[in-house]
Amino acid sequence: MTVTAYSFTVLSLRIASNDNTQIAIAATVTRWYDANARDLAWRRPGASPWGVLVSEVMLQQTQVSRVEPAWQTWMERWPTPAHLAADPPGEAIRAWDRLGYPRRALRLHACATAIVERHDGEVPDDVEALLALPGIGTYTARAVAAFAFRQRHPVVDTNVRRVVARAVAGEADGGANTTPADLRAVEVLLPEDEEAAARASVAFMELGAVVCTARAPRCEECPLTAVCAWRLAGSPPPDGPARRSQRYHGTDRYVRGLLMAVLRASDTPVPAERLDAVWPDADQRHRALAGLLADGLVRRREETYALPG
DNA sequence: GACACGTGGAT
DNA sequence: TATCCAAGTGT
Repeated sequence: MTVTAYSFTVLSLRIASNDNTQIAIAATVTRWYDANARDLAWRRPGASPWGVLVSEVMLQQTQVSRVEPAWQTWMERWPTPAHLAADPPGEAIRAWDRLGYPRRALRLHACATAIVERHDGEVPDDVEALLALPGIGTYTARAVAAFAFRQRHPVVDTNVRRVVARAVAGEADGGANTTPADLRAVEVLLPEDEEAAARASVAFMELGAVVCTARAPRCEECPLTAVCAWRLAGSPPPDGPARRSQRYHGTDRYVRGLLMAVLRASDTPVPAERLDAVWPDADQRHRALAGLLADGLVRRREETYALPG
């Protein structure tokens, strides 16, 4: 049998996880979380697995402050997957309002439908089944399994990548996407006990969200300040290439947003001319509309357009 | 693996 | 005002 570099890495991580400092990290952050956690509706004891799932989808690339009211409204209207599945997908898109990335709303509706069809209306409690649902990827599947069902899984989002990159690896930032190595690196930090691991997972995320932030970390408030490898190395700046800055104004995404806003606001199909009025560049407008049609976010009927019924 | 995909809070 | 970037997923 060949001993690969990968198995060396895993072995050294296993050894590292037995190190006192490594073990102390989860306990320390969890203790900090117990004293400092924000009171978010989807974290309360009464929150259902469906509520947790909805919150995780809404939180994808979207700030907590914008999600809170949207989640409340959504859960009152569609308290279970069956409630959502019973309404047309266009209603989910309309209710999504300005949360952004409306494909998430369409997929959440498809997700509810799949839960009703494949799981008797109950959110599944295993990562494999969750991963098979529309709009549920590496992060969200594990987040739901951990936070709704109190299981032990590495829950790795941008916050956790950053916290671990800094505290453990001594780097300024985590990668742009979660890799299998990231999952492994976080997994070895988790306590063996399932409930304790689930609590450590929220705690890591919370620390990254409110203290170990991307722009101006509040290291004075950080429970890991004494052991943080990045801090101990003098907080070196990021070394890799700077990520490309994303423009929005005037992009296809922007035009898609303009078109969707018109369609959301209308209870009746919208004539093509009304859409023509939102943006002067006809080429770009057509490209945006074609994309929306291809994505299933918009339906055409003759010369009118509407959200999918 | 890079890229597309919305919208707005924070600085 | 401009720029960063926010609990990612799917292609």
